[in-house]
Amino acid sequence: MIHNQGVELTSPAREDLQLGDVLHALSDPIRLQIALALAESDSEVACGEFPVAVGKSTMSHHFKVLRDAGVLRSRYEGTRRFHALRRDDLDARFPDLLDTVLHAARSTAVRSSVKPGTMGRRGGTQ
Amino acid sequence: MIHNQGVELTSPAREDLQLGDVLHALSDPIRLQIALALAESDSEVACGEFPVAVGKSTMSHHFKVLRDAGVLRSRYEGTRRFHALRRDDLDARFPDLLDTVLHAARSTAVRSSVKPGTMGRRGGTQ
DNA sequence: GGAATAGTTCGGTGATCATCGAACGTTGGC
DNA sequence: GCCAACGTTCGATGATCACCGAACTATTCC
Repeated sequence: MIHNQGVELTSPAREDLQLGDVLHALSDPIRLQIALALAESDSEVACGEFPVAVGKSTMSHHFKVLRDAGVLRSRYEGTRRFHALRRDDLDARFPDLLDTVLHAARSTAVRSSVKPGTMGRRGGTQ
Repeated sequence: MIHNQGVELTSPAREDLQLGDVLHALSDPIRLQIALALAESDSEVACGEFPVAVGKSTMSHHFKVLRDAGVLRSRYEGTRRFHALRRDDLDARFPDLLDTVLHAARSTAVRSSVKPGTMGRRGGTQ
């Protein structure tokens, strides 16, 4: 009966955000789409609300990578987990970076045809 | 006695540049420094002119990654190889991305203490 | 209390990555 | 022609990565 309610998962402090980590986190098509969705919704989104063709554990992994890089912040609410972009911190440390990347992602078709089971890394089918 | 003189190495066409590939290419500290040095010099730079603590073959690999991602263009000149940022193409396809990333790289200390022999991936020692 | 729900953690797999040293290919100078 | 200089390619190594399914944890609902 431990209460995690409202607990914020640990993320690097604003001044510890590493450019390389952020770029790496956003270089994966699935994670880029997550960041995109988070930016679109302009509010918190739960894990399961991403219609992505990968397993739960893989999604959990991607959220962890994004959280560890400082791209997003996660929060428990009941049995669900809500995620939100760390806009403020990212903008403070890397001005315009997030907007620029998201804009580039929006304007260029992100062909990510990720086939489950047979890897879906950078490049993929095309 | 094949003449490579002036031959441009193949790189993806402007419209084929992939955001994920570019972000991945720039997420490595060494490659980020290369891009930075290229931007600083504002002209072409030869391979051997980067005071980086990795072997020749590793440098060759990093240049290949950057070239394959479309970040830079390489050219033979005698026994040397000159590299230049593909500013025009990058700016056309991903407006402001390069400048934003480079600015972020400049303003945040890039602790990359790459120890030769014992890998120097993202994160590294600190 | 018990079942259903939402995610995490764990163990494992195959692919990719950064790195090295050695061998190789081009080019320029002697 | 020969050799030094510059960089690529090759083969190998150990780390990291994306992915899965199964087991586990916490919470809500009945």
